[in-house]
Amino acid sequence: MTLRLFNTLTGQLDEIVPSDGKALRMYACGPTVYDYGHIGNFRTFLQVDVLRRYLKLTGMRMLHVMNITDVDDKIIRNASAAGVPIGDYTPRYVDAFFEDLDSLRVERPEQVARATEHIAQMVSLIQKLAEAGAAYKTDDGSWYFRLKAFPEYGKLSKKDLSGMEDGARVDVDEYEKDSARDFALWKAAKPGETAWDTPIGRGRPGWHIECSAMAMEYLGESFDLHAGGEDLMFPHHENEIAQSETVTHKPLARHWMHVRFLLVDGRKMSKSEGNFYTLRDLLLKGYKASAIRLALISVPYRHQLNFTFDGLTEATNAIDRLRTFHQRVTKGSFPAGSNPALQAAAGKARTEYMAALANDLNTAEARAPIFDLIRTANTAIDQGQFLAGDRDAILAVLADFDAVFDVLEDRDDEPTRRALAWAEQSGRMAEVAPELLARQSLTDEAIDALVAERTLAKRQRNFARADQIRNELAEKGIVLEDAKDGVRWKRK
RNA sequence: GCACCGGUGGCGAAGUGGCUAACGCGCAGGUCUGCAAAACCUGUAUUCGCGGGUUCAACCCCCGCCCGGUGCUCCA
Repeated sequence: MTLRLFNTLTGQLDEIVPSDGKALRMYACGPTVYDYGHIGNFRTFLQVDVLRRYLKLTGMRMLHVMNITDVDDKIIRNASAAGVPIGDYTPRYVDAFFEDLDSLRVERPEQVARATEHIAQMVSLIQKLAEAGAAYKTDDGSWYFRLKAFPEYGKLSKKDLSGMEDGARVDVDEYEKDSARDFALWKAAKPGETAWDTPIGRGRPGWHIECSAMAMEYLGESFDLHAGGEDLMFPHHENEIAQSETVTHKPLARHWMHVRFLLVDGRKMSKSEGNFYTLRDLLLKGYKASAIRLALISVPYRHQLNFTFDGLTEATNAIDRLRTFHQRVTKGSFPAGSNPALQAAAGKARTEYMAALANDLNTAEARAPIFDLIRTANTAIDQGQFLAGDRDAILAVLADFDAVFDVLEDRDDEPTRRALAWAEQSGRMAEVAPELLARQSLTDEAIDALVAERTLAKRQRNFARADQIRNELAEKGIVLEDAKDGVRWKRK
């Protein structure tokens, strides 16, 4: 089913199809690596992940490029505060970023592009802009984009800047921009700052130019889809369009997708508000990576998501239900045959699921038929009407669900252990929730041993001892389930 | 100030001009169980911020108001 996705440029739902008939060429703005990523960053990356996973599920191939901004003012500021060159400062955060993406099971783009490795392409683009009369150099050696050279400026964010002329501009000061709204393409080197010697002078790139240069390098002058957080719409994406289209006279991207910001406890997340969380903060509080993933993708990307700890608990419990059912179907043994009612229910669930996602990636709506199917199938199992031939039909629907949501398999231990190791190594153990330490204090083997002891005690009808073991485990966040075919346990 | 988005049950959150207002979580009762857990069943909004209007019919369309959020500057 063809995805209909809201296009910021046209203001309507447009179909997503590869213009070359082969792979969807997509550019998504990546991180600026000056610190650890926060959950707001990851909501955007997760929603882009939902997009690409859904498209792949429909059989589309992807050519997805993501930039890494590894030179900018904040990086220079932080690196200089740390007393190291930026080349020594950023790798740690690049690594951390990819580690966090792994924790959240965000797929890697086909191509990752670092700003510092594409200086030549940026310089070349600035030269072309200069030839076109759209770029000019100021006396300090910086280059600016002349906004007047691009009359369509504002078409993405629907801003009409025509009324915002600078008024009486006194004679052009050679040290200043022609117009207040002109933006930097290239910043002249200041003493001690990282800089490149190039044909247009010694300096470093402005922020916007990297995306134009790298997008065109890997995707061509015009490509299918450009995505990013809503804040990037203006001025970043608007500037990208201006820089690129002034040179190519072609639309940079046909389709623009913007992910809305999240709120935390109903307010904008900010360090000064005290509601600022990195992924690592949450893992150290004991929340599972899968729950964070589900919480951040369950509200459709165009809606404001209010992030709360209650919401994470909700997601944790929802995942529990999904996984319990998945295990039940996978491991259970059922009578031969197949149940037409269940087959039909599976088919209906899959159709509704795919249709919901095709409708502007409505993840909230897409969950509903999956949970409906779970209830139907659970009822059938309880009544002995779930037959062996139904297993594959149900599992196939779950597989499609998981192709996008990716929370069914319990892979939560690794991110948590990684976060703990990081906390230890960076002296943050004080931030670790005691419950988490308790939960991680027992190895799988130790738990299995206790469970075996309890099973024996139960067989001997020594329920006091059996309950004692169960309570001990419960205190450490281990929950037991006595099923017909044995005991299951899980870390809460 | 200008612009945009949203206000649906205890919480989160879909949704449509007319069918019982999805789904998840939570809570209460029941079935099952040594007791639990899991699972299932039943109940949890006669009602969709407030006031008008259009319509045979509005939560969904229009107008006004109130509240919350966001953008207009670096920001995912």
